[in-house]
Amino acid sequence: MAKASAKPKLDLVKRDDSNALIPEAFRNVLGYHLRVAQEASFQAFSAAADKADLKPGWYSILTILAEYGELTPSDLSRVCGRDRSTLTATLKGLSIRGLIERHQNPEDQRSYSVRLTEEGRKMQRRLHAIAHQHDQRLDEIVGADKDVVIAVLARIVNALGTS
Amino acid sequence: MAKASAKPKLDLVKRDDSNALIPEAFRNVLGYHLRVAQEASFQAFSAAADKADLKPGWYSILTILAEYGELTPSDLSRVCGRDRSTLTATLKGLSIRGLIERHQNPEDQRSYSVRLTEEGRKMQRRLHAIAHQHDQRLDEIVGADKDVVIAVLARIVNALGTS
DNA sequence: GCAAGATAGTTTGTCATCAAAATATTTGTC
DNA sequence: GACAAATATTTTGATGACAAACTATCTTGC
Repeated sequence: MAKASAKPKLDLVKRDDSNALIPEAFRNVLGYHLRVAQEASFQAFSAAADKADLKPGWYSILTILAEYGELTPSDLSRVCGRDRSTLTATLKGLSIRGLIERHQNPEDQRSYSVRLTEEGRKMQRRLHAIAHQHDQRLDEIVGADKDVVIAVLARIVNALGTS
Repeated sequence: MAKASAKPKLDLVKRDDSNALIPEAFRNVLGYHLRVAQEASFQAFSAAADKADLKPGWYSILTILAEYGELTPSDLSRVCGRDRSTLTATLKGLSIRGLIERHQNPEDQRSYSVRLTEEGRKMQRRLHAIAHQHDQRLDEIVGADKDVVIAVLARIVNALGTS
């Protein structure tokens, strides 16, 4: 039978019409757009990494280690802005796959530091190539507004206390 | 690259110095700032909701229902931009707590729709008050750039294909 | 009218995130 | 020197996200 009669059924408009689907209540809400944009961006990066059989979640850690050389999990957590407990599993994975080495701190039995292995450095470069491509795509989309947007985002982070 | 001495130890600068801790490699990367800002924003909202003993995850669903009246889980998923499977648990929780009602579709045994109960409407208003406060805080931080930023974020979502 | 395929919803498995509790070790106080 | 407090890491448990596989039902093609 015809379903047309009974149900309103929400004639959901396709996506090509910009913000066709955004609920009225959210249209002017920064937090909403922030969330949606960040998820779209992450998904795009994730898809690109997956296609190359790489773990998107490794990128930031490997890159920070490439820049800082050697860090404890705690310092790494502060630099990348994640809770320490979040890193445990990832570091274990990276270690198992030989991408990082752990070095016990001889002066403190509780603590160790991690650094990239040669393999890890290679992996970082491969992920960086993908990330760079992704960010160029974002740059194209954002165009001249990039600096303003970055400044605003940084302001948000600072004002809300990094948390 | 002399890491020779005992304590490299990263003298991590405190947060009050804007972007003191941002790794060089990310400083000009939009995706990074997007992620960090979104997480800070979500954390702030989450904390405010928690303080009032409310679930932050309920807000978007309740608000969409308040606006659209009655939706199937699939339509709800399209409107809020989450995968259908993501909604299952939340809808169950909302239903158990009496905030939404499920109505079987008499024309399609597979399908049902959900709508707010009076309790749900009250909860939506309570959460909305918190969300509104949060967004005003964001507005203050962002100031005159708000429209530009929202336009840019929407552009990102559209260009990256929502997904 | 029936088999094949599409669609609605749920389940399961993976991952990332946080916070709070648990462990182990170091530091500081008396 | 012993005991309390702080610190480094891991564990556990809750959320929320996705994708892929699964069940049930509806629609289509022939």
